[in-house]
Amino acid sequence: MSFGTEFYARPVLEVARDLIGCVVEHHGLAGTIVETEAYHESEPACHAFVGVTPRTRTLFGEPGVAYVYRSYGIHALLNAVCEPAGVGAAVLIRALEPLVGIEEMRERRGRVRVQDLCSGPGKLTQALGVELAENGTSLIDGPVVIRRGDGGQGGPPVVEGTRIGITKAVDLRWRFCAVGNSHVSRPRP
DNA sequence: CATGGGATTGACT
DNA sequence: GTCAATCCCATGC
Repeated sequence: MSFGTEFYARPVLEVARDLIGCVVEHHGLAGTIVETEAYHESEPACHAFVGVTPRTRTLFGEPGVAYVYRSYGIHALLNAVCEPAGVGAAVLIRALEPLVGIEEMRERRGRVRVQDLCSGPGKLTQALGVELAENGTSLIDGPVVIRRGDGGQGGPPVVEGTRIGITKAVDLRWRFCAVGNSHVSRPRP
């Protein structure tokens, strides 16, 4: 069962931490979230910092929606829109531990180790086949769905660190990783 | 309308 | 360690 909008309509840091251990599904493929980052309109690394534009419209919209955008002209990056509508905030899904459909992921990603299939935000969208056209779609009804993990209450132990690949607000420790998981992207915290 | 900069990755030195 | 690929879109004239 997927989460309701109330799960996403909370402070983005809480959602980012709680998403570790949850499962992303897309077209029958699935993986467990092992790494996330939080972004909020109050800090300049967030796309929403500049206010509402055609690009950031999704970020300011309903929580529980996918924000998918193109990075460096090449990769699609998957985010979960958070906080109440009107607040620009989202959780970037940075890495998954593959669960279902590993062979199909390998067909898209090439002959790499399982640890490298989804160990980065651009890698996991390629492995799952998530595209730009899915920007603005529901994470509750699909095609991309996030649901509770099978690991029981509370999820796995989480370690926090600084966000990766940004040039502004670099000191905020808004990156969350599953402790000791080999599917987390480099550098490991 | 022209320009410049990325929430990255993989190949190469 | 360095570096190019590649394109959307925010910004400024």
